[in-house]
Amino acid sequence: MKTPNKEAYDNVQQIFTDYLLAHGHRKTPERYTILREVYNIEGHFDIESLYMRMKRNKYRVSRATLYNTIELLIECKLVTRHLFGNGSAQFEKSYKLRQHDHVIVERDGEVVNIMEFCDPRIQEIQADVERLLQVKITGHSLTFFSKATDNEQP
Amino acid sequence: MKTPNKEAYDNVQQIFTDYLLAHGHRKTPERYTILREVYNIEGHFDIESLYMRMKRNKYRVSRATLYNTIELLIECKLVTRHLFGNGSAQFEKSYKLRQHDHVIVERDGEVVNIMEFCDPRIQEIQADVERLLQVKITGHSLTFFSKATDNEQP
DNA sequence: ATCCATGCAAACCGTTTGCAAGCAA
DNA sequence: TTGCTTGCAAACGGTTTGCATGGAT
Repeated sequence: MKTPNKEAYDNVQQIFTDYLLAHGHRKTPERYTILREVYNIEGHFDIESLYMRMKRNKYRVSRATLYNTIELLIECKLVTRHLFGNGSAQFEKSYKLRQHDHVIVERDGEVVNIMEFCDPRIQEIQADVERLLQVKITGHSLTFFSKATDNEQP
Repeated sequence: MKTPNKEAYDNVQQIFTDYLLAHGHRKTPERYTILREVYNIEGHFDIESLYMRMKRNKYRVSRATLYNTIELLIECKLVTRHLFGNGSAQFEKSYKLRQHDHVIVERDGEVVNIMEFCDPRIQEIQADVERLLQVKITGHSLTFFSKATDNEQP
C-alpha cells in the first residue's frame, strides 16, 4: 500500500476508534477487519459480495455482523449507503472522497453501468428548499436514469 | 366527482387503453378497476395499502395482479414508483401532476413526513450531465433528507 | 379455441432477529 | 465478572413465481 493511502487508512481507523469510544461501542477485531476489507474495495459493493470476499480471504464472519458493522460505519460517515432499487443496498467507502451523485445506466431493467458526477447547483437547490419548506436538510440523493447505448458494455 | 376530475380521469383511461392496445395487452376489468382505485388515492401508497383498500371496497383482487398492473401503469407513465428506502416501494398517480421531488422528514429512522418541491435547476444539471457523460437521461430521482423538528407531527 | 391474465399460495431474497457462546472492558 | 458482540440459523416482509382456472380476443 502506498504511503498516502496508508495515511488515509490510519485516519479512517482513528475516526472509527473515536466513534466507537464516543458511543460506548466495543473495539472488536471483527469491526476493524471489516473496515479494512471495505476500504480495499473500489466502487460499490453489497453485503453479499463483501461476505464472499471475506470468506475468500479466510475470515470467519457472519452476515449479521456485516450488517451491524456497516451500520456503524455509516453512522460515523466512513461508508455511504445507496438504494438504487435493483435488489440489495449498495455501499461505498466515503472518507475524503468527493461526495457525488450517480447516473444509473440500464439495459432492459438491468443496471449495466454506474457513473458519477458532482454539481454545485444541488447545494443551491438545497439552500432554497430549506428556506422554502422551513427544514434543515441533512443529506440528499440524486440519481439520473439512462438507457444503455449500443457501445455500452454488456 | 367534479367535472374537471372526471375529464382528467377519462383521459387517463384513454391513455391506459391506448397503451394496452399498442402493446397487445388485454383490457381486463381488473386493470381498469385498479386504475380507478389508484386515481382515487391522494398522495403516496404502497401495494399493501392498495390491496387493503380494494378489499375494503369489496373487490376480489390478488397482490400479484396489483404488482402486475402497477407495472403497466408505470410503463405508460400514469403512475410513478419511489424507492424511499423504508420498507416497501411507494407509488403515486402522475397524470398531469407537476413532476416533483421529495423531502423525507425522519424521526429516529422513521419517515414522519414527506414534502414535495420542484426546482428547474434539476433540468439544467441534467442537460450538463448528459453533455459531460455522453448519455441520454430518461428520468431522475432527487430526495433531500431532514430530521423532524419538535413542532413536527408524530 | 387460444393463450394471456387472474387468484392463490409457495418460493424467493435481502435483511432482521433470537439465542447461546465468546470476549472486550 | 458483566453484558455487549459474534456466528448461526430461523424469522420476517416485500416481491416474484408457478400453476390451475378464468376470460378477452
